Amino acid sequence: MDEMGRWEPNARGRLEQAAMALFETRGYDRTTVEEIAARAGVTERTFFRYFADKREVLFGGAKDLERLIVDTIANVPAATVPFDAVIAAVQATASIFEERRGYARKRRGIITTHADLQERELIKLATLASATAHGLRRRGVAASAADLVAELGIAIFKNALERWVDDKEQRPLSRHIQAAVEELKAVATGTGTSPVRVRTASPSRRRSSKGR
Amino acid sequence: MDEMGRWEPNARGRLEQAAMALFETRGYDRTTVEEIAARAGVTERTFFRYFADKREVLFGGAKDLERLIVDTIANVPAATVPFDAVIAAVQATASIFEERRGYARKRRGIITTHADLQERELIKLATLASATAHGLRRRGVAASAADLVAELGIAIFKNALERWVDDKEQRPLSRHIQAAVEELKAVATGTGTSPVRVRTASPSRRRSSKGR
DNA sequence: CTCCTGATGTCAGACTCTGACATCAACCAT
DNA sequence: ATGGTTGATGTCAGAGTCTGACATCAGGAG
Repeated sequence: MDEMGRWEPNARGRLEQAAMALFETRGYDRTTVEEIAARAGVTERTFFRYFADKREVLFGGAKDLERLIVDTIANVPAATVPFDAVIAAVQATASIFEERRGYARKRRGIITTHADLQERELIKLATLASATAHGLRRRGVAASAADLVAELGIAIFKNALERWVDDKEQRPLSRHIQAAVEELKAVATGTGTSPVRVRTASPSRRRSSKGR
Repeated sequence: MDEMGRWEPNARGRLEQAAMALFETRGYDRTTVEEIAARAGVTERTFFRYFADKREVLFGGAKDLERLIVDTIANVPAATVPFDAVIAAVQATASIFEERRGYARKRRGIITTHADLQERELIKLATLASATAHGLRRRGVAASAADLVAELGIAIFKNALERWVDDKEQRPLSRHIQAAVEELKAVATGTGTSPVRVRTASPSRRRSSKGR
């Protein structure tokens, strides 16, 4: 019909699926690129034409995420405070994840068990932070503040995502983001969280200062 | 004599120095492990006995950093708020860097030009965050809050370190940390930084939608 | 029909990293 | 000292990742 090339279409997608499937069963490091390629019906060389390295096959979605974040920041009302702009961007990504909680969990399971993949995940997040900061600067936010707020956004994002995939009640991601934002505000102003203290201060007497 | 083994002592140190020197001149990816090992007077195999992989040779100091942070958090006054405990830990590391600004810059130059190394740097920082959060929890801070505050600490750390190595006036790192802390507080409460706005409010008219 | 293009395949090879086994000086116990 | 043990290193073979160069071949353009 339309896009019938000489080969099966969507080689990239097939590679991604093959990789996920194999990583799940054999584990990441006991899966060779050759195996992934074979399962997708191509050669190893072709794998490396679509993905810069073995890890990248799990991070195809990052591009979309970045676009969404940048767009959101660019279009937030002009009077918005930087922090809120970043939160808006984080919230904007929520729906992308919301739809695929199962996939997100599966993927996260693979990533958390392999340091290599965690590294890649972290740099993807750093890239998002960088794009966020850049977006803020383009709107007149001072460079140092932009960097810092962007980092904050990522911290919230990570934190909320973590809670969300583990949440047995399956509350929506947006709610977890909101919770993280509030906790951060409380914690940064010092108002919110109780003082650091020894857990039980011993069983018997423990009269005076019990906290704050 | 005293510690005369069969070979030159301090192979690890020699490998680290050889690596730094070669990375500086040839660049990280055009330097092979074999070259590093040869310059240090050992074999490639020995390199991999000291370092898990090629990148690790630049991150030997991370262990000390972690110890220092964990100790600081463990010994902070009981009435300290979590956020301040983390800041104290970050400040505690300042002296380590302060003494070797030159080395820090050199090393940072190498790292920032190679994605591989940035990934490793990020995961080291994440490890520090994790250790920090753990220390906080041992003192009775709720898990979610501990994670978030630790993450904040890392954000501040990164931000301050960045400003410090670039600071032409060479003001002390501790001062940059303090500045980052204050900026973060301001930004998180919304009080501090001016609203996001177009840099100059435009030359002429261009009022409503300026394009999605 | 011919040329060009794009997605693949084929091949060779550099480089990273690991497992298995060999060496040999220093140290220790007898 | 004699001999056994230990620990840091060397040697070797090989799997796996990733790259460059070149070959193929269907489909589209002219």
